[in-house]
Amino acid sequence: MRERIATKERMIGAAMELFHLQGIHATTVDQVLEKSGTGKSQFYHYFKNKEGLIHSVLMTFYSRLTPNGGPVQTKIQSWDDLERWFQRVIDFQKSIRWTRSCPVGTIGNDLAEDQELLRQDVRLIFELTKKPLADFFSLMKGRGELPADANPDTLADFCFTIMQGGMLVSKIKRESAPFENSVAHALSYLQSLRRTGVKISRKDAKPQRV
Amino acid sequence: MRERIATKERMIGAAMELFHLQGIHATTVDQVLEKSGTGKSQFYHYFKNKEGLIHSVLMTFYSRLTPNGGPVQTKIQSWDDLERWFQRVIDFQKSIRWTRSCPVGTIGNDLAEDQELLRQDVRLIFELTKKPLADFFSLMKGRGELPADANPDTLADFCFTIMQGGMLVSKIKRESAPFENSVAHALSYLQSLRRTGVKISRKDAKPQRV
Amino acid sequence: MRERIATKERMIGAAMELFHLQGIHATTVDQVLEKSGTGKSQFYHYFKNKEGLIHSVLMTFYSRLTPNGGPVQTKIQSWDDLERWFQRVIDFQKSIRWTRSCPVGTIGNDLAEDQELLRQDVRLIFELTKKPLADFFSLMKGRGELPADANPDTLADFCFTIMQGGMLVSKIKRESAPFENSVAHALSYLQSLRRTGVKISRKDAKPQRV
Amino acid sequence: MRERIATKERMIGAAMELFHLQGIHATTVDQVLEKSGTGKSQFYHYFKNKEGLIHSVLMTFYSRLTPNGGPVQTKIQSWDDLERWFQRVIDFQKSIRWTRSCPVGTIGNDLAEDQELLRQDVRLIFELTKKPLADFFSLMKGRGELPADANPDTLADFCFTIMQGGMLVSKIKRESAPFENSVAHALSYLQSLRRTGVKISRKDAKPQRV
DNA sequence: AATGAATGAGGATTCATTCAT
DNA sequence: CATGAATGAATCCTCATTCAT
Repeated sequence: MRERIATKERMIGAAMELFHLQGIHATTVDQVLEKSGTGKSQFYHYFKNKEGLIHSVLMTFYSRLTPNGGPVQTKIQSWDDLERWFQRVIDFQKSIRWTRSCPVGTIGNDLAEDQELLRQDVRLIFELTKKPLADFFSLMKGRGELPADANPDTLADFCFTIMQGGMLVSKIKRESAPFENSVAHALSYLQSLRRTGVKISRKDAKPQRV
Repeated sequence: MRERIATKERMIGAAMELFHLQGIHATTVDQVLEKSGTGKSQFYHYFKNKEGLIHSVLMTFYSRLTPNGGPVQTKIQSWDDLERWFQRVIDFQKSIRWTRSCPVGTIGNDLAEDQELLRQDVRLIFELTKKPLADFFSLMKGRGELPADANPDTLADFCFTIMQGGMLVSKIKRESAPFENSVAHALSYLQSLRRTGVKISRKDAKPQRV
Repeated sequence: MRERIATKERMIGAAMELFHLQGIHATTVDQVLEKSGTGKSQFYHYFKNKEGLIHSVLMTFYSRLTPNGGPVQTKIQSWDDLERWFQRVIDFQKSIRWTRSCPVGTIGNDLAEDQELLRQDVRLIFELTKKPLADFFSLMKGRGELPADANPDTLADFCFTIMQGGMLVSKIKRESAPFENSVAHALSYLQSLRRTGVKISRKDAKPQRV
Repeated sequence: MRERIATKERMIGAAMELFHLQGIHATTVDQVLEKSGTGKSQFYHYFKNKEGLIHSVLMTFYSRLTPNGGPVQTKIQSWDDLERWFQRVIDFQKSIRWTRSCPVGTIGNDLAEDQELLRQDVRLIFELTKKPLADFFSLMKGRGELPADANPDTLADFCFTIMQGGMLVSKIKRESAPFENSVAHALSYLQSLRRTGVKISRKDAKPQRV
């Protein structure tokens, strides 16, 4: 029984890496099977089809981000934590020579128009990833370290966007600089909100939900 | 003669749209032919292979960004221009209901490890896209509207990253908010550099080339 | 299980015939599949690609020539055996109305400059085919039926060359005569080398038009 | 006018080389056009189709062998000439590192069952090639240097077969030895038939490994 | 559950040949 | 005669998925 589970996990793990590296279109079922050392039809025993595998991969990411989910979950509790949140990604990308972007964003970007269920999965993960950021900004706001009119959610969007864009650009450019420069400015901005107490009038910043 | 050229252009145009919408992997040569209304083997008359088509598509983007290249070229000469630069993209994405991300970034993201030539194409286009931004920040610095230690290049990286990340995230989420929020903060930051004259010490911001 | 193996063997058998008849270039994968009654992609389940099939075909020839390999293996132990070695080929070609040449030589002749692995396969088979000839001449030399300075290997080359040339020419001419005439002279020569002093009168060798 | 002819000749010349090197199947019309520097439809102006080109190529070989036809025609008038006839081919193959076999035999070997007209062309050329050999043996027989019952035609077949077989085998093996060994034995045999009583000692014939 | 053979649609590419100018 | 764009059938190969054991 334990081995069976391991089989499925092995396939998911292999797919995770391959999707991350190549995207879902360029990754074939056979590649996943070969990498995981499983036989051809084991696949269709555990997954309805390739989409099912993608779903499982996304669910694995999801569960890791969930409280008690796994080692990746994050809690940002200080400005240093925030910086580390960015730095960790930069360091990871550097370690793999900028060959990959965000594993989840990569999948999301590859989805076709009609794969709404999988897109929903990705959205969920994005939200979960954003949450520690929003929580942090809320916390800071509560503590008075951010102005009363600061919007934690839009600040989280800002950070998350920098992150996704930074990973994408550095993957394509195969260098850290654009990512690091962007993060530096982002942190500089966030710090400026903290230190200087610069008010963002709604007129200037108008970050808002549509 | 003119029609012949049109055939190739028609294929490139069709591919441009399809690549933008579906990515290069999900787009088949047949789809390009059908959309462009060309016969099967005309394709290989004009392009060496699918990669050749991608290259031609990228070169078309490139030439449009080049001075005298076409309608897309941009010159950012005021803070309002900068805001419009962002806004134009937001509006475009809104008009297509966030079904696509950056056409060039989409291609770049899909490239395999060994497609270094195409990646080089994408890099070139990225640089050309960044240039008006860097030029603008240089101009502002020259005018004293930005601090003397402001780095136009890293500021351009910052804007470009927001742009790429914003387009990616809004495509996946199928909504504008994250993109608009991020842009709002980015503009707020840039304005803050201008209005308040807040110095970014090298230590805090440390944007730098690797 | 047995049927599965049969599938691969069926494909190899079909390819063997088609290659022999048409050469490797004129034989398409589809023809092989149709003749063997196999589905389209079974082919790539069993063979890496068309070259893989050619390799398998050659290896099948190889194994048949190998001791315990199959029915084709030959042992030449007398001058009569030698004559039969030639005659068997002549009879075979006659039976198929000179529509084919040597199955292995045909493949070898079609190989492109860069197909060195396959050429190596063919060389191996050529060596294996030559071996019984060289062994025979060695044996005769040992028995004193050939002069002490006779070179068994070059004599084997001589026979093998006649064989290949004869098959080629008779295939092109669609008649036996040139082949038979050449073999008659070859045998005449070899007999003349015999030390028993048994002369082969011109009457015995009788090379003649059919 | 002169240029027009040159155009056709250029195509034939290019095809000749390519057919020799790759065979007719592996040679595409486009390759011929590229090598000859001619435009696409010039081809169909001068030749009915690819078969027409092959025919023209063969006719070119033919005319070269014809009296007054060109530089290749041969006249064998002495035993030394005969040896040179063989040696010239060996030297040629050596010069091209055994990458090709007989240009005409290569074409003939590639012909499909239904290309009887082309096969007839090849047969014609074979006959024309054999003729100097048969003529020579006739001459020798007339001079009394060959026995009265010697058959010049079958002796020519013997030489021609050795030639074709030798070229084929040396092309596949990428070495001269088998060809040279075979020719040495053939010459040894022919000399042994001489009535001058001049025996060729094994030393003279020296079939040997390279 | 496990194995891997079988299916068949589809995808990239080639190539002889025709057609319009 | 010359140019090269257009055609479409064929060819090699891939891949998600199903089936038999």
